[in-house]
Order: sequence, then structure tokens, then C-alpha cells
Amino acid sequence: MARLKKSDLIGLALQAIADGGWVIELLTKGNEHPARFKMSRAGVEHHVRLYIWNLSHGGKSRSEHEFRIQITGIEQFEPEPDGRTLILGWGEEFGVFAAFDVQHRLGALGASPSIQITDATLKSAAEDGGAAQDKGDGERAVAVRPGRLGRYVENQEAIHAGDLSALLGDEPEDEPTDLEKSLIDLSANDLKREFGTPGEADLRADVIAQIDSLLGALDESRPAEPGQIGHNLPPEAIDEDVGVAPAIEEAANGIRDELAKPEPDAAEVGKAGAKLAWAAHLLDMAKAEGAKLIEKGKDLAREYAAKALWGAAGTIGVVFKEEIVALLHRVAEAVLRWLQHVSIF
DNA sequence: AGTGACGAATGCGAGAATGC
DNA sequence: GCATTCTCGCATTCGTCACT
Repeated sequence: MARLKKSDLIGLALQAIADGGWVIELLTKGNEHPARFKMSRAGVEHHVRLYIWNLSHGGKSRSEHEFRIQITGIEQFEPEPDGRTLILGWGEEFGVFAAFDVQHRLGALGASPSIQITDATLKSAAEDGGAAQDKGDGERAVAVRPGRLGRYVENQEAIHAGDLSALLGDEPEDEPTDLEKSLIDLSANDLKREFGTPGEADLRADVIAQIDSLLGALDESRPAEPGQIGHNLPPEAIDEDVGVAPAIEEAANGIRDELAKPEPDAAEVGKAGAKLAWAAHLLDMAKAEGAKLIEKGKDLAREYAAKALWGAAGTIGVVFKEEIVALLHRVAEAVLRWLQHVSIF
């Protein structure tokens, strides 16, 4: 069976999460295992530790239905402090990830322990998006299609507790728009860039002008007594009713700061642009789905955006917010034009 | 090209579950 | 109670890859 290299496995998982609209910042080298990374989207941010192996069949002498990962190269699993820990197996022939609950695997490991999952669970996930298998002792092995891996990360605890609604929901996959995909693609760190070429200054000035309009519109739509919002928006802040504006402002200011430099970090600009495009996407979805999301939304990021758009306290005018959505699109498009101009393929 | 490290394939054994 | 089956974990072997 095809076997992927460690760097490919890590890349596959990161790509699956990125395809869900998350901006990924890898904190370890490409083949370092476990991999650690930061995933962020519209003000929501998770630090993640990723353990991943190929999923293989149990062997000739084993049940034909048995698949497993074999834990090699580590003495024990170490959970990510204040973050998420993923134990994944990539099942190439099923096109799904197997995911195991780190809370049940925190003890010392043997010389070459393995963790099993059945083909029925893997097939079921390939069809339905996700599936769980009771392994006894309260442990559930989960299988998840790549397009929903981001949801798995967000709802890991509930899913291993048996609530698969986040994986099985009828909502469309959180597919990024073409604009977001293009920005994410052009945010690759290994792309060469060239600055100061003819026309580049004009494109750069256009981005800054659009950002100024956006920040101005945000200022105007701010309630009379806004309450000062902190710098970064930590994940736990989702529960607070602070709106999506701080995350937008942070991304916009980040772009402006970079573009003030003679040689900006284009990858950072691209990632921030993707964040703005995603915010616009969320706000569009929230507008379409209306206030019901505020009550029922399972996707925290979308709920968060819905609150921001509709104004949880009724203090923010929709007309202003629609204008802001349009401005977010314009900034992201301007960033894309600039990135396309400075990137060398 | 040689070497070592790593990871997957394979086989085996222990223990639990099930059926007679 | 015993035999069989199944699940799970461990050990060994072997192939692949990276490094020198």
C-alpha cells in the first residue's frame, strides 16, 4: 500500500485544515514530528500538536477489517499545553483520517504499540463525512473526511464524547472562496518575491487606500461607548460578546505595517489578506443564514461572525456592516493583485 | 555507496468474549 | 468448563530514506 513520508503526512493534514479556510502557521520544520502549528480563522485561533502516521492493515494473520497505526518514534504522547493534540492516521485507500483520543493515550507506550480502527468506520466516514467507533472504556476512535478535519479540531472533545453533529451536519463544507484559496496559495513562504518593479508602488498604495477606507468604516460603525478591545483575540474570547472587528483591524493594520516596509513579508500580507477574505465570507454567510445562527450555530467562528454582523446588542447598523463586507472584499482583492505582481513563479 | 534511523509489515501471545 | 474467536499490544524483520 502507498506509504507517505512524514513530511507528506503532515502536509496533507495541514492542507486539509487549510482547505477549510484556516490560515496555518507551521511552528516546526516540515518533517519534525510531532508537528506543531497555529490555525486561525476570523479571530479564532488554536495551537495544535499533530501526531500522524500512515494507517495500515492489521496484517495477514489479522481480521480483514482491522486497520491500525503503529506508534513509533515517540515514548509517549505529550498534550499541547493550552491547545489541541491530534493523533491521526491517514488511510490512503479510504481517503479519510483516523483520529484517536489523546486523553486515553497519555500513559507510557510500549516498544511499538498500535491503535486499531475498523474498515467499516473508515468507509462510513468516507461516505458521511465522519464516523465513530466505540473502543470500550469510554474511548471512541473517529474517522473523518479531509474536508471536515478543521471541524474535528474545533469540536474534538465533543466528537470523542460521541457527539458527531459537527461532522455530520448538512451544512456545506467550509470551502474557502476562490479569493481565499488564491491568497492562501500566494502566502507560501517558499515563493520568491520581487519588489520595486514598475507598477508595484501603485498596487501597494491601492491596498493601503482600501485598508484606510475599511478602518474608517469600522470606526464609524463603532457604538458610542465601544469598550476598548485588546490586541490579539485569544480563543477563549469567543465566548465574550466582542464582535469580529478587532480581528479585522489587527489583520488590516498588519498588512499596512508590512507594506510600509521596503521589502514586506509577502507571506504575512497574504495570510492577513486571507483572514480578511474569510471574515467577509463568514459575514456573507451569516447574512444569508440570519439570526438563527446566533441561537443554533455550531460553528463558533460563524456564530461569532453572525453576532458581529447583526449586532448582538442591537447597536450596530446593518447598512454599515454590509458596507464593511464590501470593503473587506476590496482589500482582499487589492492584496491579491499586489501578491500576484510581486510573486515569481 | 555505506550506514544508521525510522516506520511499516508481519507474526505471536495474552486476555476477554462468545458459543457449545 | 472448554474450545474457539476476536481484540489488542508487543517484538522482530525488513524496506525506505536521509545523512555523510
